[in-house]
Amino acid sequence: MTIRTRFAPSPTGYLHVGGARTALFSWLQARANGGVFILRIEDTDLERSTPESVQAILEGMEWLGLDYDEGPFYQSERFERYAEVVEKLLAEGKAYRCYCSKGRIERLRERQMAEGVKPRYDGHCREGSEPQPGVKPVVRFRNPREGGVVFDDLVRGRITISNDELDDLVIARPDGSPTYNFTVVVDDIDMGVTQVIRGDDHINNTPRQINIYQALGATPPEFAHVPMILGDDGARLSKRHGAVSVLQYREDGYLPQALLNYLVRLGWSHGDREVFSLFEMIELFDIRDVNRKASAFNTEKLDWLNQQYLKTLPPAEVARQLAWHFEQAGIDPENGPPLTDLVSVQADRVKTLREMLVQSRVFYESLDEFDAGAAKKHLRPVAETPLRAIGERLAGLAKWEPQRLDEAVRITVEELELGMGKIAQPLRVALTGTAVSPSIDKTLWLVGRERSLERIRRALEYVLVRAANP
RNA sequence: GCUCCCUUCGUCUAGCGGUCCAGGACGCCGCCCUCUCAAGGCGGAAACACGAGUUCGAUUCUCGUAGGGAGCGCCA
Repeated sequence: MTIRTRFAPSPTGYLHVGGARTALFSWLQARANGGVFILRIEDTDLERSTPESVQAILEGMEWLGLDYDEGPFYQSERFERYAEVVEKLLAEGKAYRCYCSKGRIERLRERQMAEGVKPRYDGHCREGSEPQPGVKPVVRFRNPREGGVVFDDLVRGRITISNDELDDLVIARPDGSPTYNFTVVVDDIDMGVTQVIRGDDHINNTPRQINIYQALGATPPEFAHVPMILGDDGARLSKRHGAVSVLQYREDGYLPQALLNYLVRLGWSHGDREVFSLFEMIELFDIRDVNRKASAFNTEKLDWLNQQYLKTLPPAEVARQLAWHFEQAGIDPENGPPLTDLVSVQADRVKTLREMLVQSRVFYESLDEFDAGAAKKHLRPVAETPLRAIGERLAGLAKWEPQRLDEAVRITVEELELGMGKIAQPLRVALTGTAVSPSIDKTLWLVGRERSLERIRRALEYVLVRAANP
């Protein structure tokens, strides 16, 4: 039988990393088995669902490369279908109308809490009740009173719960709109879902859903409840943890490959391996190998992985993603070295594309002033001779390429009988305005011939002015 | 309160009764390399929550305890 999995977010916010990992696991499980991956938007809550959230989810999925074979389906477009199934259950006596007021339910709940028992509907209308004038009824599912539900969770193992822990849940509101536990079941049946992979906050919903499957004469799918993701501090993920939206990670300069790799290793592993290409994940992933424990998100490890990908992905691929950041920042890549050259130099010096951008502006924009500390330390009168010498030598170079540039610097060092630092540092400040940059030959290369010569001239002027005004 | 679930280094994890005075990765510390910052190389500190069983033998199996999480909606 073909494996069919789905990701079913509710559009009440952005796609956060927890949801993204659940989506990834579902996607992998489908891809690993030649199955089908479905996207379904659970927007039955008209109040809280927004088109912006739908958009954010679709965009997040796209950025990560989690493509779906069917959908997106919208529950808001399936109300007729749900109403039809509600009628069927009503006709078969598997559901009933309940005229209890919200007030009565609340009082019942308070009393039960006070008595120390689990609050649940007492079945007041279960055996038939008079329609109350002016009260529009809800529809409740007639949950079995006897026995229990047992299911073998693909990650948790066997889970057992007694039916008397469950009550008759509402499946349709007074206005006829359906509720979550009911719509998921109808949809998963209609869409032929064979494996439900979702967050473990749904474990407790599963038994009641299984009862609905049975009432509907359907065989329940397999379930896999994956643990949640915690923030860096071990607390539940929330806004205060900074980046939680997947798209925020794009903003911050992470590669989708790195985020995916990081996410797959949260709760899943394959021996001692840390780095997995998408292809390898598909080869090796099995939902059954996922851990049961919630895991904390660790940005430092993500940073490390991101750099691994910056270093090993083809520079053209990294450059393509870097271009997006240039565009966001309003910097024209045409004003400096080709992005692939930039990437080849900067990849092992930064953790993120954003950092790469920040540290590379000087190759694309004008240099307005020197960092005060760096200038004070390196653009002193003693720097005049080396700057003048290297400037002259560079001006005479036939080819502006790293090896020639490196030679030029070394020869100058030898001729002046100075340490490398005595010439590289002033030159670095001259070229970039700061004391930190790639190796001096690569820095010269990226800054380019005209810009380099011009900046050396300006640094010399600065040194002379400073010498004259100590 | 009730029900369900979870528990190996700071973090992510390996381990599926002896191979474990517990392995890898991130981070941290030290050394090396070095024109700055990185990257890289080498080395180091760092964990089986606790208590009973079962067993010749438990990190691995069972049961408790403690701690943590989730659910108990006319939210999803």
